[in-house]
Amino acid sequence: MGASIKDVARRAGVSVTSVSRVLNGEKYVSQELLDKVNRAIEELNYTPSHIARSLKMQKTNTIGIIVPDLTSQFCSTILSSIEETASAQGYNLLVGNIAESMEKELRYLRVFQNMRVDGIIVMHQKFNQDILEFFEHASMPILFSSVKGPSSSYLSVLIDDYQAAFDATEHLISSGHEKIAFIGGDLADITSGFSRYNGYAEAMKKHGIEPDPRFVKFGDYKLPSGRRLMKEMLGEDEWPTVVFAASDDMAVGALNCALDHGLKVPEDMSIMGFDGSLITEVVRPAMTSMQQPVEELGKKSVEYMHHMIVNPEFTFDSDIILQHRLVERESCRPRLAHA
Amino acid sequence: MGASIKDVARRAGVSVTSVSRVLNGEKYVSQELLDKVNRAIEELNYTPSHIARSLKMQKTNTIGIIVPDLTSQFCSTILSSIEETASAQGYNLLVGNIAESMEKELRYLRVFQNMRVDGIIVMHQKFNQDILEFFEHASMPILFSSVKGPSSSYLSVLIDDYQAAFDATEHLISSGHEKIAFIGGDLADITSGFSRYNGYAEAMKKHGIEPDPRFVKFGDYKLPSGRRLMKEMLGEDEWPTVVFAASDDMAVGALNCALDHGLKVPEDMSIMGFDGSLITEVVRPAMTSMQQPVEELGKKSVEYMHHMIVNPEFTFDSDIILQHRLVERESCRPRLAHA
DNA sequence: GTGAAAGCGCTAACAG
DNA sequence: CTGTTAGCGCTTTCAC
Repeated sequence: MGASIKDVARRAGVSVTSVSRVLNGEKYVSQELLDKVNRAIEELNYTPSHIARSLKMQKTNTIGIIVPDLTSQFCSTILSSIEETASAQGYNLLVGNIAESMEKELRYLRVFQNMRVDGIIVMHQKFNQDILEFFEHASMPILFSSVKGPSSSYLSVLIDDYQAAFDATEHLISSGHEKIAFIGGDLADITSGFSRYNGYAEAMKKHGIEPDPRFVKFGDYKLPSGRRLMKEMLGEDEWPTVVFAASDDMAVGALNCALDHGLKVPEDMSIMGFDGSLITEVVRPAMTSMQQPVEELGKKSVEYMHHMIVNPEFTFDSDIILQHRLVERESCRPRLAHA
Repeated sequence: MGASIKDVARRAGVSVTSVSRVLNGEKYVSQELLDKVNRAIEELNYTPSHIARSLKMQKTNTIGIIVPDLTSQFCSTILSSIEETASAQGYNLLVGNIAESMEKELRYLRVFQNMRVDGIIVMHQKFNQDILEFFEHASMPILFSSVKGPSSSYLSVLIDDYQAAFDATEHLISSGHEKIAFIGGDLADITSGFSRYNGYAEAMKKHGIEPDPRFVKFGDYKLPSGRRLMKEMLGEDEWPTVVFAASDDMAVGALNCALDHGLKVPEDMSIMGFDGSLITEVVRPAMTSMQQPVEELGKKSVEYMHHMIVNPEFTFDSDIILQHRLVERESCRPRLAHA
């Protein structure tokens, strides 16, 4: 349909080589040739085919990205940040939203492979055998962003989730709380499920506090599960003084539930979230949260990915750990020692 | 680097044609040949090159999509819905987040053109001359989703924004409000700026109510602008009884501001949003909003896009208008006639 | 400075 | 049923 480099060459009365040369801004071309070619390009409304070029160069300038759930604010924010640096580095983004389905994840991985993307960024953390095998055999670099990869042979860019949850819990303890509830994710998720729970549990242990099993529950990171789990807790005859959730969405769900039950937050109960997504600033009371450096997460992910693409020999001996930061807002309040 | 179809052919001791045939699941292949080829594929860990195939077929099975702002919940939800149907139809998504920059939009459009995507879905509504020219000369179908395209030669899938805003305003009026404030978007945006404002204005006019200029303001659809504009209003010596915002984010910003000023919503003032994104269910009080059928918007957009791709002759004589729906929650309350 | 020609990995006549 | 071959649109030696 559209004009090809051949058409341009013919029209300009030069060889395709020359056209290619001006297309790629090479030096040794005469002004005259340059003008002729540019005129022909203009007249034919020609645009070079990235496809043909990719085939020849064995390079697509495209990064595939596996997103667990586009509707999650945390994911879309990080995606936005990834897009920003990727675009600045000249990469295009092929996105696969897998809606928590490993089948779909595998399908997208295969598509990315077929598409010969230059690299794959994975934001998902639950793998099955097929997926692991794919990673194993993949012919392009794979990097895990905001989650831990399945082994140390893959580079991960993320925070120390264990430490972050530990710090958060310890903060709560040091401000006088003891009855600290925990709403976690799936323990099969190393990063946001297991590590965060573990951080909570170890901090409790360190301070000699036995977590009350009635107040340790697990959801799916999404808002409704926070609401549901909070409701269960409020059904008990005793309540925690603070609820620490492993995602902001669950924390907000818990908050909504508490509010709808007529509780005052933080007067009657404190709530703390995890991730630091936008929603924490939007709800009232604004949500205290253990914040991930989303911008940096996206930026570093793409930078390292680029590095791995350009330099296939690149080896690393540790993950890239970014700093977490507790952002205190209104949903948490110290518990008075004598209360 | 990886094996090519030639390698497979050699290994299996057959011709490349035969390999191509089993790859594409054609009928007339003997069981024996099929087995040989499959074994070779397995052994070489071969995956077909989508690139080469695209070049040959002049079809990429890829749709490019221009997103105004990934961090907006409305956008990412619609993107998610688009992804879902696209993936079901066998299309992959190349996403360009343009962060409200027309320059970046143009860059992405050109990239999409070079990449020879099969079609482009645009969710942005502000165009300059270069962009319009691009649309004009583009060699692939272009469809506008949730916004109105620049002319009737492009297909748009969207709600009737004018009517929706009109209905919303009339609903407010019929429940006793007269001092109805309006927080709009940029009037240069036909769809969500101008049309919604116009719907508001016409409904007021129809009922003989003169909008108070102090209570008609324009922001950028984002939360902070709603907050800021609400603050300005609260600085006046008289207040509206209800604020109607042209986006949920601005409505929530207004809500936050009102709450932070000690107002009770909806007792002291009602607030209504537009879009019906998730956030409306999350804030307290939950936000009444004029809802767009997001799922359907995404689904229909891809379906029509597919149709246009498959059938280049496809013509249409009108846009695809989907139904809006007012979802009443707690942030709005009728105004008593005698108050 | 410029051009001819080979080839990236695949599909599709066409021939057998 | 199976194989030969000519491109798809580009880059890149290697000559001139």
